[in-house]
Amino acid sequence: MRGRSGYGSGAVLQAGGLKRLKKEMSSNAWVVRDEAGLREAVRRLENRPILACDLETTGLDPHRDTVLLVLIGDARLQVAVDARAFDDLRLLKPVLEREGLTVFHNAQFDLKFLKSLNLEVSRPQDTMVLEILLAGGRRVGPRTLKACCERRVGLSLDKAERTSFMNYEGELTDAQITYGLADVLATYHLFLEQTGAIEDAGLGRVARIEGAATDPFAELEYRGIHLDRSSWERLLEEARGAREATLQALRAAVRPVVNPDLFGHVSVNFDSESDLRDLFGRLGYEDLPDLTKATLSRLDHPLATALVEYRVHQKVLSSYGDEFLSHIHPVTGRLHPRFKQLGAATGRCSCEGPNLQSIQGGDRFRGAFSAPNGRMMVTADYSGCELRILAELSKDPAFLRVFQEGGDLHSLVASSMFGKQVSKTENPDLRSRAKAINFGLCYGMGAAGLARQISSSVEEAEDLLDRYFSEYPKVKQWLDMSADVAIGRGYCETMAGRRLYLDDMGDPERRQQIIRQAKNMPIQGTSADITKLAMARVARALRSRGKDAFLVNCVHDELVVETSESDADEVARLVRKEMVSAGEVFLKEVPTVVDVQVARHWAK
DNA sequence: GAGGCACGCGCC
DNA sequence: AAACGGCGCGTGCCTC
Repeated sequence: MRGRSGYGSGAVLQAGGLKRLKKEMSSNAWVVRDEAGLREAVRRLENRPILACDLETTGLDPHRDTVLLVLIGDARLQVAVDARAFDDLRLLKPVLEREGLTVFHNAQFDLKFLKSLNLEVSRPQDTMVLEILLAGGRRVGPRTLKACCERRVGLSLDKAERTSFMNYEGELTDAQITYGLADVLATYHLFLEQTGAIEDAGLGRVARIEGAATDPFAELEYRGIHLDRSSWERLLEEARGAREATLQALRAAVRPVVNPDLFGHVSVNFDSESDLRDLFGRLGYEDLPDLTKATLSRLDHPLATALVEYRVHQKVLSSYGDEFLSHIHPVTGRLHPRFKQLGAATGRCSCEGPNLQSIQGGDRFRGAFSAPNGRMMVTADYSGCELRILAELSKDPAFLRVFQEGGDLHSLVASSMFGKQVSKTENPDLRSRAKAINFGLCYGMGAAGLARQISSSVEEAEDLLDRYFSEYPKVKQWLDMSADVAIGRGYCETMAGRRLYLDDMGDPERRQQIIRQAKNMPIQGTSADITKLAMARVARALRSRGKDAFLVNCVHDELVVETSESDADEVARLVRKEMVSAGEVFLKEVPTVVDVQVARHWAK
């Protein structure tokens, strides 16, 4: 084979690194620059059970930057494919689509670039994700490949060469290839170390779920979502007008206590907490606990009223203004936020740049996320997901019955608590109280929190909780047991076995916080287990049926899929079916209900 | 000028 | 008497 190389200089593998790696690399590294070489490499790699893979690219953007090197191998053989020497890399398909695992560090990055080359990976695994799973919320240090290898393999990597790839156009140097191959070997050995630890911690099941969800997350980022810029800008214009009007009201409200400047203007920064505290002080409100909407609403003063309204518009303008629109990609014309697969310690993903998980509800803003011409959006969400999980976990017979009966959950709970007919129209106050408890319980709420939430006295709130728990005693038992067990063993876990290790107890306040986390995490985290499994199943189903459809957003218990118009109804059925099946993997005694909408826009 | 904090608030 | 879980992001304000 051509391109045999002897990279044994040790420039990359520092003292203290594994001599084994150095030896492996010096004798088994191959550079592939032509079709014959690639065919031979593929022949030798396509049956390997575990391969590590790493890409070197000219930058971070798969829609603008290019792949320089595809490096792939295991302890016995490593191949460096000079990507620019090939018109396309379809010859690699048998390797990437083989039965075995293909391991990356930060797989989303590499998978996106592989997508830009029309390559898919059948069974990716991600050592960065596994490292976060193993950490289970503990602060064990950075998750870079270098840091993970130092912690787990006792191997030290020199990352100095990394920046050389940025905007690189010349012939690849030996140093660059050696660097890439060292990363592949490091990833491979890191994965082997992690595998044992994953089994020891009972994390195998959740690791498989995460592995299956990795490509859907990469797809989500790569495809992006379309935003109708002109209708978005209309919303901003409305907000600008409304903010100006409320500013007039604000200035009028403070005029009695503020000296206008030389030009008769009132110069107060209504975004400044200290300015506002000063103003409220002059108006006789000295010791406000905070300046939140809830506190201001109780004041019944023109300044407070106007401030609450001002903030509504200011929030829109600051959240969705120029910075937001600057994220529209110049090449694709779409938003490509980053989805951090394990962004939250509970197992949820998070989203940034911009955050598509905090777009205001309702059609006003979400309606601007439209499908391009000839396409449709399917919006699907799990109905009452966390409460169903609480029912399943607690096995409370009455609570289970509420879900098995179907109908409006909060009304049913309110009816059984208060012994009265309750619906969205009959006794709606009782319904909203039941609703506050339902949600609050998932957060480990106590009587004080409930009292605050529904603006009642603490006694009243205690009474409500007593009623609730006498109706659903095993719910309380489970919540208390969950906290006790978690504190006893130092971690809590989801139904899939995902773990969150709890800090050592500090002061009583901190202890209470940990107890609330221990009650909440199994619920929130199991919801994440379900949604990630659903993402994997939905993506697989869409692909296997050859649908021109893909995920464009994930909002914790909600998936949004863009599809060709002609397939919309079939895709909607498919999305529902796969989401329900994912839910039923965990929810055995409670039905899984998924609401699906088909529209031109992101719905709800 | 960058970085970190507190605050407030959008979502689930 | 009693401060409900998980995020990202904009603003002001402080420090270096």
